[in-house]
Amino acid sequence: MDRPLDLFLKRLKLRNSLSSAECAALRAIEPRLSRKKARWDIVRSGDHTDFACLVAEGIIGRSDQFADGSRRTAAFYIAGDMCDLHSVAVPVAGWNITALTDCAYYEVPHEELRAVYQRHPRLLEAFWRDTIVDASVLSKWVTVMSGLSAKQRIAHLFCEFGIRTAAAGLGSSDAFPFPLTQAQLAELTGATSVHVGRLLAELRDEALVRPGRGMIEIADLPMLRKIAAYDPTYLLLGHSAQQMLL
Amino acid sequence: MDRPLDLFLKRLKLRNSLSSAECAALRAIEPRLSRKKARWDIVRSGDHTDFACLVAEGIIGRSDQFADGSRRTAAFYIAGDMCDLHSVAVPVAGWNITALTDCAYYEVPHEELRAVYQRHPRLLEAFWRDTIVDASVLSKWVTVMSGLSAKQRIAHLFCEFGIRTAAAGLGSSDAFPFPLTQAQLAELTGATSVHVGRLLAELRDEALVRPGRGMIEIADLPMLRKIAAYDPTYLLLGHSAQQMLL
DNA sequence: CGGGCATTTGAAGCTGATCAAAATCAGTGG
DNA sequence: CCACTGATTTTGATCAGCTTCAAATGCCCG
Repeated sequence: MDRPLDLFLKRLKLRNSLSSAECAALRAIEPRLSRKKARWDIVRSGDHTDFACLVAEGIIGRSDQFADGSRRTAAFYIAGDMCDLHSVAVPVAGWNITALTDCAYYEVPHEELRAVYQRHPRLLEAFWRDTIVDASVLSKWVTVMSGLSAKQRIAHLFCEFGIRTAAAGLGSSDAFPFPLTQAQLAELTGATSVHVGRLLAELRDEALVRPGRGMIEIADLPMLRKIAAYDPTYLLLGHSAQQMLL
Repeated sequence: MDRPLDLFLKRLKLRNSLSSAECAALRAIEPRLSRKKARWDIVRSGDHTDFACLVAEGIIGRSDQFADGSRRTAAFYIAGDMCDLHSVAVPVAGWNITALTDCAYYEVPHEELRAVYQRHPRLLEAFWRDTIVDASVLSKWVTVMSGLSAKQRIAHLFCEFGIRTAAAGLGSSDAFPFPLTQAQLAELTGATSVHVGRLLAELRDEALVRPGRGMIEIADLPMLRKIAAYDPTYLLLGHSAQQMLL
């Protein structure tokens, strides 16, 4: 039977081998489901929370607001991602958790997660490892932002989005739902929405990408990877998982 | 008496309260000290390591190399930082660990760290929390790279460098050793060395910063923070620590 | 003193930002 | 089913920030 934490469990299993007792402990958690409209701030920088957000549907972002009011999104999270797992260990947010699209998420109480890993220490290691993956992705994006052109950054995002969607079992790495607007894509890639629009048109004209109706189809994935200088090592997927998804 | 892991312990104590048994267990570790010249790659992307690097002297960076050979540095680490702590949980590196200056570091065996946290589970939480701080800093830098001008990025780096140096007890937030060349500053801030040179000159002419002889003095810290839109929340320092350092 | 880095300066050219407006689309209610 | 509304995408023109290439100057160390 389907349980709320199944998708998260699936994500953990990509990088951890878990015993059936450990799985059962996680699956036993029964968190509250919450829904929010696009643009809603689920957690604001400075907030003190007592639950972590497990994305169930839609896309959630980790965003930062500067003094001048402009928003930049540092990371995105799709179904199965616990976008907030670190809040268990550091309950004061240093950023905003924002619904990028209409979305549904579970509010998983810190208390329950702590109880689970106190009984099963290997789950604490698994949580740590999950944070490490998050950090690795962020690290990659620092260098992507600082070293690649806007076109390459967009291409890089598409490559990553595809693989992560595929890993979550929600699409394949060359055709996946993509419900973000150009303005949000701009926030994620550090460009203006106008410029993103132009570059998307270029990618379309070059027959690399076929966007449409909340979907992206990658027409020429090898070429797209090449122009993005894409190397998926940073996702820290096991060798076997990587084989399947590329 | 001074022990190799004392500086790291000091860092952990900024955000964790540790029992004397926990401290003693960490202090008992006797790692090998290693020295490297500037530009040396200590760990290369793809390497499988069995130790973590604790910086003792100098500056170590986490860097990424693109297909075209250009290097970008995603993060820097100073004395007391375990730049590699995550390698305990994920021993395959997804990036390079590079000596930015001549440096000394301890090679702390994963085995010993694991033994320590298996006996003292709260240390595992402390390690997790350390990774979370790392991720938080990386997250901030994604938005800094994507949203701020080159001048603001340099200012941001100086602000962070000062606070972190002060927190490690190696200087104050407005005057600290800064042994990086303009080319390395460029790699860290996502600009060319030429442009960094010009912007440094601007900052000097505006009497915001006084650089010299491997040192930085911040002449007008409030103003520098203002132009960088600097908000130190992301360093996840406790309220008390923050008071002392700002 | 001389050689290798690092910094400074100059000029030209691109990338991407900004501002403004038109065209397209999605959803709503009449 | 159409007309209306607000959001999103597309197009155009101008301009600033930054890169690139090149060369000159300054600095440290052997």
